[in-house]
Amino acid sequence: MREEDFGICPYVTVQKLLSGKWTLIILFLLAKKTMRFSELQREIPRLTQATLTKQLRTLEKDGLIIRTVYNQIPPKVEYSLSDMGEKFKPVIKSLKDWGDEYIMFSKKRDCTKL
Amino acid sequence: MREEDFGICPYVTVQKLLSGKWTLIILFLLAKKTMRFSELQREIPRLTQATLTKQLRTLEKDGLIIRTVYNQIPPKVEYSLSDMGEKFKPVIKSLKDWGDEYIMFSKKRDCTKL
DNA sequence: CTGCATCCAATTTGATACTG
DNA sequence: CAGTATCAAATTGGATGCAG
Repeated sequence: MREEDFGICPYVTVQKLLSGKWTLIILFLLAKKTMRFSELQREIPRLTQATLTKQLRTLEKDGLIIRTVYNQIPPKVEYSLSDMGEKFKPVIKSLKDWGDEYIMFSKKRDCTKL
Repeated sequence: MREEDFGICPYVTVQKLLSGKWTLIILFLLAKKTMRFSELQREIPRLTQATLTKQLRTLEKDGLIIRTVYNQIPPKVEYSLSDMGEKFKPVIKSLKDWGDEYIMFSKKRDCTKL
């Protein structure tokens, strides 16, 4: 891998896109259905408002999700996957399958859990 | 998603395992072939020795790679994928495919590059 | 309901020098 | 060759308070 490859290396790109601590979970939830801000908050209780907002802005800027604002009182905002986000669905699936395998594998290794 | 799900959620698990800035590239390189420390360094010139060491230690601790030490002078250490690392190969493939699509997509969006 | 601004803490990475 | 140790820099996430 040469210096000039970094701008076009898919692994570097993916690493940057998915680097957020909650990125994967947010994409996974939105892959199931379009959700409002408050729904996402309820689904991920350990994530604060401020942080959720930041991560959603990043995902929007990166073109992975769509933010739809309904001009009404009280405000309503919906988040959904963009086209690129939709194309991410198979990746989510393979990540989940591997993650599940890893969890089983870890439990086998970690005898304190048996 | 409830509080107690976090310990067994595959997405949280995967996020933690892949959170290192160079993790994906290292796994990708080792998926192609077993490599020595210095080879990895050459392949990723922007990564310093100290950081490479840390990331390799983390990957080893997480059970994704195997570190083999040859007791000789000068020292020789080889890194290769573990069984779990081998199982990660299809994920690497799907991440790469999506990353490549994303790069093409971005170039279409970013008119300054045309 | 949604979310911004600010400040702070924690974590991660990088630079540099040194070693068996 | 393959590290370790130390310190600085950068990035990130979290807490809190305020607002349209």
